[in-house]
Amino acid sequence: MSKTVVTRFAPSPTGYLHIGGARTALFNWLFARHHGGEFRLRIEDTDRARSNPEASAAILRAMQWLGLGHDGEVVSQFERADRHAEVVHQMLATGHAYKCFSTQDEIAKFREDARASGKSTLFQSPWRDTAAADQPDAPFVIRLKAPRDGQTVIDDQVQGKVTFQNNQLDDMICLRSDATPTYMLAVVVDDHDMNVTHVIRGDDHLNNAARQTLVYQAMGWDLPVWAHIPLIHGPDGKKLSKRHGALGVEEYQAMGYPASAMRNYLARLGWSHGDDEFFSTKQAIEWFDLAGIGKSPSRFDFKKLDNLTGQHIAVTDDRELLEQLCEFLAATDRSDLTSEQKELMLRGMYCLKDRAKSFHQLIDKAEFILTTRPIQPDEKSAKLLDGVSRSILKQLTPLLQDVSWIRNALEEVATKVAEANDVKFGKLAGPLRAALAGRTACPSVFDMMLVIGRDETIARLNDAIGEA
RNA sequence: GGCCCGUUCGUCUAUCGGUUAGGACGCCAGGUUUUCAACCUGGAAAGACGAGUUCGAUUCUCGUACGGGCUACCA
Repeated sequence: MSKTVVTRFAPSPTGYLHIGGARTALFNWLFARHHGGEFRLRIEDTDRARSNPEASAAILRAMQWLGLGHDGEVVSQFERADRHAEVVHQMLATGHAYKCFSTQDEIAKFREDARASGKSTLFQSPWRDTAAADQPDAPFVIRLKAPRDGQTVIDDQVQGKVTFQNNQLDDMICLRSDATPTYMLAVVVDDHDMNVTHVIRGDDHLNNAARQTLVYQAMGWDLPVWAHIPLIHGPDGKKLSKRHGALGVEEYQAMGYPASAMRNYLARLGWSHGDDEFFSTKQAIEWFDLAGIGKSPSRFDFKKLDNLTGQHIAVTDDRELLEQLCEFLAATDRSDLTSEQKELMLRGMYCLKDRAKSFHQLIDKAEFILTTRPIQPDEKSAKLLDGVSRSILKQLTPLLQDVSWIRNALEEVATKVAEANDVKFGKLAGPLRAALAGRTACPSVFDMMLVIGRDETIARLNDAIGEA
């Protein structure tokens, strides 16, 4: 009988959730869901100076938008400080840790000298083997008493077996001189206590995994399965950092990308399932595995996200899409649609959704629905409404009164009018578009007529004809 | 500096010793067209470099170059 799979996402609340963190969260979520396990969320807020509650809230909001629901309570690492200290004292008692009285200044000076003379900057505390009786009455930190020889092997699901010589690993600090636990120690205790079975995180933690392994061993705890995924780089190949083009997840939401497309794109960034590019979240859950994760870092590409977004919008159910659109409007502080507008949007969704690569574009295409008479044509459209075309529209308008309001019939009438004036239909479509939408980017003229209905169509045409 | 990781078309990637190195986005050309799109057809485009192992290397090993990460009483 195998244990239930438990994964976790453990962001530090020092800023918004950026795209790399979002992908890490997604992978953990996907893996847990695939195995019917649990996906836990832990806020790593042990650094009080840099943590702030707004950041936690923003991360939670971003996760919710992405649809990455977590199981159980959100764990605050800071609140578990007592348990962390308890573990450290246990290690102290069993001889796996010791008190170190070296001051930060001493250590800094040591490193400075070591670097200057080209020697290893690895600090080896002189207090490692000092008997309790010989210890001074001074501030101290508690360090892990790590083995000095032998090696530590990380059996990583993505990176393979990675070997570290133990003499390259320092005696990491577990408890600071103010008696607060360090992150390095806290992760291990928390992951163990939360029964985390699989640690999927950025490969910037690969080195840490070795040192953390030493803590697991000191405590006699089972090791989790490691999977260190490569980082996402910026368009220029450099590390994606907050001051370097890394956008918060909420900004992608504001740019009008639907969460389903984000999940698809992010999953595809660094993970693959054969040649599959466009897939649903359900399929991603079905397919996700650690073996499909690549070893090299990848770059973020908006063009591909746009393309995927277009496909997701096109296949989303009309009602669901309208709901997402309204959420988008709310998230970007725009006024909600009226119920009449929603009604019309629903009616017109079929001709709007297969040509939009963001919610912004969707709204743009829907301008003919959202606007009200009299239509103010933009410059390009206004030019199309010259005397000649107005006279053609004048002939068309009365005919619309009695024609049956279906596409074929409308096309027939329009074609007839065009022929009577000895012009191609294209010549008529421009002015018609100008009268109905006031702009060039919009759906087919017949689709627009069908969506807004006979009365509104005729009214808009009369407006256009009447204008001087 | 030390330790660790990586390197297939511009980008995301497939390939798990034998392929004309495949797909997707983007790009270019043509077609369709009722604007913007969408759509259809075609095209250009890649194994960083050098050795070794092998009948045969993109694939395995080593070296070099380049890129990245870690090297805190940060996470």
